[in-house]
Amino acid sequence: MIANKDKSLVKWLGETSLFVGMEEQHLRKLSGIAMVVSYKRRATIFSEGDPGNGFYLVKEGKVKIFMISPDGKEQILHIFGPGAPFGEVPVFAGQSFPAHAVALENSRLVFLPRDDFVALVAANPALALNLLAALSQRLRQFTKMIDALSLKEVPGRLAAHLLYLSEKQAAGDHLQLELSKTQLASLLGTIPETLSRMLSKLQREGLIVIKGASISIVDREGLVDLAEIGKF
Amino acid sequence: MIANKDKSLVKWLGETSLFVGMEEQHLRKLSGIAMVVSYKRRATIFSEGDPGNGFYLVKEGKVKIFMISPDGKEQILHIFGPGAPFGEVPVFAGQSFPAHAVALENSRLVFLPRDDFVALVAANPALALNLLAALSQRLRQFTKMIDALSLKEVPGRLAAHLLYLSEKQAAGDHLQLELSKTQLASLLGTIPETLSRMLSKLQREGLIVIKGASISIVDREGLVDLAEIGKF
DNA sequence: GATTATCATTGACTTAAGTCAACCACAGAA
DNA sequence: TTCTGTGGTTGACTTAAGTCAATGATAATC
Repeated sequence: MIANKDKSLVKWLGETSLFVGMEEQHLRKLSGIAMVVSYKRRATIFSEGDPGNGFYLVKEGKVKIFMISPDGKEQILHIFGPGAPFGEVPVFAGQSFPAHAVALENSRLVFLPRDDFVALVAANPALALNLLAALSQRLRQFTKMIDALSLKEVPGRLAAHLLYLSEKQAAGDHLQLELSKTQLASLLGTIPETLSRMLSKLQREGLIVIKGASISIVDREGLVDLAEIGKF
Repeated sequence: MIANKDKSLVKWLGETSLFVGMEEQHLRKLSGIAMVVSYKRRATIFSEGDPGNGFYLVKEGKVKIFMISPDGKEQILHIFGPGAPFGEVPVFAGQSFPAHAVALENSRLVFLPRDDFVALVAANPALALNLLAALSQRLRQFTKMIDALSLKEVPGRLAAHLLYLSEKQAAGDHLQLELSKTQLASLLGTIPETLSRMLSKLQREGLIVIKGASISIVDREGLVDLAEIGKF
């Protein structure tokens, strides 16, 4: 870990959704307690049960947050890219990290140590409200995930994910899967074999056309129905 | 809705985990914006998609937060009793409620309107930190729920729930299911038939003894194993 | 006290999705 | 180049858990 107090970090932090609109003076203080750390692809950032002495922001790269069962099946909770904060739960709720974090690509992260950060939050209502908004947003996302896992079948979850990617990428009816299919299966709460079969099925049913990691939506309405109803 | 500014409400709010330790002056302000509202058993408090103009605290009674699929299957997210806050997500993240809330018993709730409350949070760092802790705790709980739904089978989830009740009720190896079995099935992400079969199975395997809603733990170690491994 | 509902249990059956295994395509290393 | 590892696909099979239906047991209402 290398402390980094240069001006560019202050600027970058101020553009982050968590810290947007904060006063220069507070941003400099924040920058003063921040450490920039690097992780190679596949490196573990923290594991479930580790004590949480601070949290992270993705500066460059991509990070996955996941749980794993005793027999090795993985469930991805989040994929975080530049600007996203993660690992905040133990900062505010105490106790240890509830899940694992590894770098999916070579990544640079900003680490914010707990105690200094909490003091900053206490002194800065706008920051507190931004954090409350971020955690609430996360809760909303988890609610959707529980809904999907419990009440929708794999094709429904897949359809919802394709629509989500389509909206995010805003490239009409064309979209790119942003993860390997193995990782996507883990994000959707299934296994690669099942994902492969369901992608084929959506294509066979005339909803999409698949070219590797590129997908074209052919019948958007059909996908929306599938995502809402949750099954064929 | 009836505004209620009496002293007892101030006192009650001050004993709530969210507002514990707040200055009298702020508690009185809080009390000033609070409304006490009553809901009969089975009454809807809000529905998914409703705009969230504030949030609630359970004063008396019991509330369930749940989602429902188009064909009527229900997934319970939380059961909240006295002192617990709920419905905060739209207050901080904007948008509408992500799930439904109904009263499980005749209940009295404290409603806190959004705008006044946000102003109070902004002026009160200790309150902000309490809220951050509450939301983080909620995230931790959702993480466990996703883990259970995705990586554990029904017997494992049931075992974990029985151990949770046993710890909460602190009555040795004896515990009471606090919900009807239909509701418990919905909380565990399954259906009553399956829950019934799995309870029988745990009894047949010598892990528990069932007498209606009373359960005695016979083989605690076996239950712990089952809860951790997630399946037989 | 009789009559509806609601809840719980059990059996027979179906089905979504997981397991296991084989195979292919491709990329990076030796 | 050839090897080795990783990721993806497909087929045959198994299985956990859901569906449907019948029956009992309470509990709530008239």
